[in-house]
Amino acid sequence: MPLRAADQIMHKAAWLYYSHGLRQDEVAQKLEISRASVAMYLRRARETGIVNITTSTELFTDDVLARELEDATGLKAVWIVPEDRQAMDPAAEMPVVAASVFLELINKGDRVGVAWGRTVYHIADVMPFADLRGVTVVQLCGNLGAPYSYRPDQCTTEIARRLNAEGINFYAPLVLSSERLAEELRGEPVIREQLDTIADCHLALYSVGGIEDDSHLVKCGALSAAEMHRLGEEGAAGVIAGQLIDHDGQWLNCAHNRRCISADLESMRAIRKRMMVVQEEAKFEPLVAALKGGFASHLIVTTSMARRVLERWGREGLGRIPSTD
Amino acid sequence: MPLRAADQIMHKAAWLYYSHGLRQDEVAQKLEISRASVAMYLRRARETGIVNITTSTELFTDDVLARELEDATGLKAVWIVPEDRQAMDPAAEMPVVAASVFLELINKGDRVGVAWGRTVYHIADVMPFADLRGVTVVQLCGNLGAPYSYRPDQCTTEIARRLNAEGINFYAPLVLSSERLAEELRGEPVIREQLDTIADCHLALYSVGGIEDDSHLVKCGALSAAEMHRLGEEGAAGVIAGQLIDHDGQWLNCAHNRRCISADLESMRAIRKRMMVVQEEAKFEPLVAALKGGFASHLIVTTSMARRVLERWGREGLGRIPSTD
DNA sequence: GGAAGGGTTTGACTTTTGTCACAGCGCATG
DNA sequence: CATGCGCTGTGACAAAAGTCAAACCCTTCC
Repeated sequence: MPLRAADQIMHKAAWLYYSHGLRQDEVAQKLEISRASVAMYLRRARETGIVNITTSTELFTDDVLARELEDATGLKAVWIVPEDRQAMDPAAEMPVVAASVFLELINKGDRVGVAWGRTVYHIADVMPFADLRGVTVVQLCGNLGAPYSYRPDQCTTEIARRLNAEGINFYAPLVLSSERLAEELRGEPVIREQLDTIADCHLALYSVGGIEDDSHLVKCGALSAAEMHRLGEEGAAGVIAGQLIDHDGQWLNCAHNRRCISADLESMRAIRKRMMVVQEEAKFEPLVAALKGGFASHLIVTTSMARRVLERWGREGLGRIPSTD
Repeated sequence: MPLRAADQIMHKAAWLYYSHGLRQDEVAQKLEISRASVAMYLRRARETGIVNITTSTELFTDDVLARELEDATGLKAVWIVPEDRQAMDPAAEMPVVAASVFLELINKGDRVGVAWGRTVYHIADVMPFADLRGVTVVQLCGNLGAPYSYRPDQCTTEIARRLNAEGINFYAPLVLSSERLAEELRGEPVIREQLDTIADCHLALYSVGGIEDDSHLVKCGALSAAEMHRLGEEGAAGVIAGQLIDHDGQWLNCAHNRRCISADLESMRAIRKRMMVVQEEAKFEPLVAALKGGFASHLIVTTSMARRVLERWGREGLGRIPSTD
């Protein structure tokens, strides 16, 4: 579809300003509009992704700790978000770093999977605008109404919107009340199809969930605190795309998992770039489980978390994690 | 290699300013330096490619003429540089468009070939700075000392420098005085090797040369005006990477070509994205020859040139050009 | 040891940009 | 055909960014 007249002017203004380096008043003169309008168009061009400003994330990979962690675990790349007071607050910094890394890892025409959770939503929230037509953003797990606004489909949609990419949502609930129904629904062509395309993703963005009483699954009502507690005793260590994994990162054969409609964990592992972002210190054990399970190839963590993982790897003599490459 | 202290500060400043949207004085305060220093670091960050600002080239593809030309010729994409007085001077605009398109077409890890000529040099001259480590820029043709400063190796080097990419130069002259010597030199392992990698390029950037008396090859002294004139009578229609092609875009079996050390034309055609940029109106016939020869998959031309090509294609009932895809 | 030379850093000043309240204009709607 | 609504455009002012000469390091070299 051809450009609308106003979009045409916006493109021209952006082009003259950013590519030719004219001043706003020169642009205004050339386009015969006021300088204020030029400023307005330029803002809009930035917010539409017509103009793209990206910053290298090298600052966060440039760290001996990152190198050590990569060497010890076999992760492809590690970004370390520092916690000293010279830096930004890590809670605010982590999503920004993650969003930048995400953009760095996307290639033209890629299919990317986006999972769910507070972390992912925060990343969506600071995702820069870009013009990535040709990219497809797919939702990795079923939907779950949340009391606050972090529904899986919202994460996908928001990211797709900002990237100007196509968003493909998953129109099924995350958990059903019976295994039979879940099984049947999984077999439905429209759902089946989407589940099947997940392994074709070039990049996945997710976090790992904890299994405490205040974990996301509990808060959203998918599981009661008591159930979660019991699952912990049965060996659950963390949550990946709504499903419980054990301490070795394997799918846990439990009622909840069997009733769950979400990316099958084998498909997730098959994705070449698995970008895992972990914010809270409390997610240490879940993270270790996820790493053992091979759910990450690219990792973004705080300094202290990186230290703890490195220490654990050394202490337990854990080797390099399985890689799909 | 870890970052130098000053680079670290530059990265931090760029990060806070561009990724977090702090003001320069806030950045200055955070980093405990003066605002003037922040401004200085930011400029440097832009000039180093740590910060990347790109503008969509959609403005130039959004044109019915571009669509028609793509459909008629089978070119993958066409960018049209307008000539109305509302726009910039096409002579200044074309290289800027070309540079942007070039950046748009490069992917991480690509090997890109760069040919030679005034046009290419102008493109290098306005190429934005970027941080494309992992990209390799290779020179597509042998060297030729020019009275002015457009030597093939300089084009390659300058582009590589701006992109922070690796530049691979070609240490051989473009034309030798005897066929025997050219043949022997082509057989030298170091040259052979470079010639062999050309077909592995993912992207090539070039223009097509004319065969008039004031053509580049003549001006640089590779051929005399008289020789060029004679070659024209023998069927030469244009110049690709220093070599003459006939009206169908085929390699011309002439003494000059046999004495030439440059990318073999089959290799050039094997490159998936062949980006051709043509500025001068006088290059119409050479362009048609180059198109027939399949030397372009992506084309950047002025409005009037696009019209002429389209008209010719229609008049002669020429089909879609051969494509390597 | 001291001078020269490279790069940083800064304060003070100028230029450029962002913003906002309000004016205009087209278009659908009652 | 008036009314109102959403969008685009503007002038004037405030805020932010760019610039430059001069000061200030270090390091090197005589």
